[in-house]
Amino acid sequence: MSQISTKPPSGMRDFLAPDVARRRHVIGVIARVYESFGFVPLETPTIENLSTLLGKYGPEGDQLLYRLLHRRERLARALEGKPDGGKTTELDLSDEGLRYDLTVPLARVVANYGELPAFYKRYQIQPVWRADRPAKGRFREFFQCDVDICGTKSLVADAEVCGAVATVLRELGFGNDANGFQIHVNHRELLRAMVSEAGIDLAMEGQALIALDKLDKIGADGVKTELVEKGIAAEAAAKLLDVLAAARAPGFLAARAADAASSVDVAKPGAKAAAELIELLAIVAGGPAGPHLVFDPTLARGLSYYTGPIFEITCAGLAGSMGGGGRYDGLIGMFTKRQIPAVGFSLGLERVLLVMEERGMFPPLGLGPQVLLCRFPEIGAAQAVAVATQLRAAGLRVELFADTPSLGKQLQYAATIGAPFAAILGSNELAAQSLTLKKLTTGEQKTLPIADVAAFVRAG
RNA sequence: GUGAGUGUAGCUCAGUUGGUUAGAGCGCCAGACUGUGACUCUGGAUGUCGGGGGUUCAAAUCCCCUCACUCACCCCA
Repeated sequence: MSQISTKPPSGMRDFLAPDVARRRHVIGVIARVYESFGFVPLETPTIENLSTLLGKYGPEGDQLLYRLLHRRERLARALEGKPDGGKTTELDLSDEGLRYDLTVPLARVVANYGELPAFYKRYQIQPVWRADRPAKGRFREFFQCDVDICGTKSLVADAEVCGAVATVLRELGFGNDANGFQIHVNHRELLRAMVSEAGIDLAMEGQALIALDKLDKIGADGVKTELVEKGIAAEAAAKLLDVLAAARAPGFLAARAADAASSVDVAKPGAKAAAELIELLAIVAGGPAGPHLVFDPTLARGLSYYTGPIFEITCAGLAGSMGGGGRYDGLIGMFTKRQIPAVGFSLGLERVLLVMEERGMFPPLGLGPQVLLCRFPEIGAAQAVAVATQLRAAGLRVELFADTPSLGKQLQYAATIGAPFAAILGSNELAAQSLTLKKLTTGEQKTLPIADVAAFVRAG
């Protein structure tokens, strides 16, 4: 098309009024629930330095970062090439990028403000950007709704972030048991132990975990094939699947944890992790996340900064996850000498909205004017403005029709925009300081004093 | 990144083996009805048929390229 495209860029969206109403509704619940858990809000810039962002997410993550090109002289200099004749690289052209998630900016903030509380609990609801290919429920600009607790290794913190997101989903109507949604939980160290037990090189850990994650989708044979394709010996692949099968058996965590208790040496790697998961499950049992938490030894997460328990929310009918999180005790330490442990959970706003949309979970959301004020040509604009002002002062949402075409057109417009009432202002009404209120859905109408209009409209 | 599909009016979509001036429904505009919308009736406006190139007497239709979007995979929230 030679005309300028009027669509937003790929993977990005405009939000018209009904979209905004639904998004605000969900964000409102999330913020309220997060605050009820004692989290305080944080907002950070859209743009971060690349030095902050790079190397935190793993190689795939770095690839998906949006980078901002240098401007003007600096760009020109970079394009000219280096004095020593070396090749110009990405890093010469840019040193800033759009934030990729909210966790890394949080880590930067915690490192930057020493005066924050020792146990800093913040929530953050802001857009993030990833240069991904869009798909159903996946966008290049999307909102994350994060809660994180910094400054403690206590599993109570892990349990609290799970409790917060579980409460959000329960309040939104996703259900109060595991049929509504599940929080899968696993442990990075446990995964690592299983991989190493199978005799797989730790360098291949990431690849192995990605394959493992698909066990439910492609089956044991499928995973094995994929592992071998990735260069892992067939024996090791088979061993890994055996280890995993054992991990799915009831009592696995308890057996593992017992090793930790009975042995001075680390007889079985992962024993401590198993003990932690048992403890976490026990703590969570007392809270809102209790019915939803399930141990899932196949759960792996792509982000490289996780160190302990990891989480992911799934629900029936959704391909990806509604949210995820985990413990990252080393991330903040990448920004400061202080090692500050932390754990967090992130809800994907669009994923939540997608499921709510498909299931028709939205309550009626008030939107647009309650009253369209119509007037006849003989009524001056200033008089109409005065009446509209009175109605607004009484608390109504009022739109004043700007022109004075036939009353029929004005009423038609009121119906088109979905206003429940039209208020008609003519010379009779003006003389009596009254308005004729017409209910658009039924056609009933009644003339009443301006002072009584607000109560009449509210009564429906 | 891989595979498949779809691009025709504001929206949802027809459009035959290539063949006059590209259609329908909804919506929009005007009127019947200038202090009353919805129902009805009458009339009206729409468009670079995604873009570019090619084949042909003739292309929305066939071929090539390109762009955009959708779905699945990959990965993720």
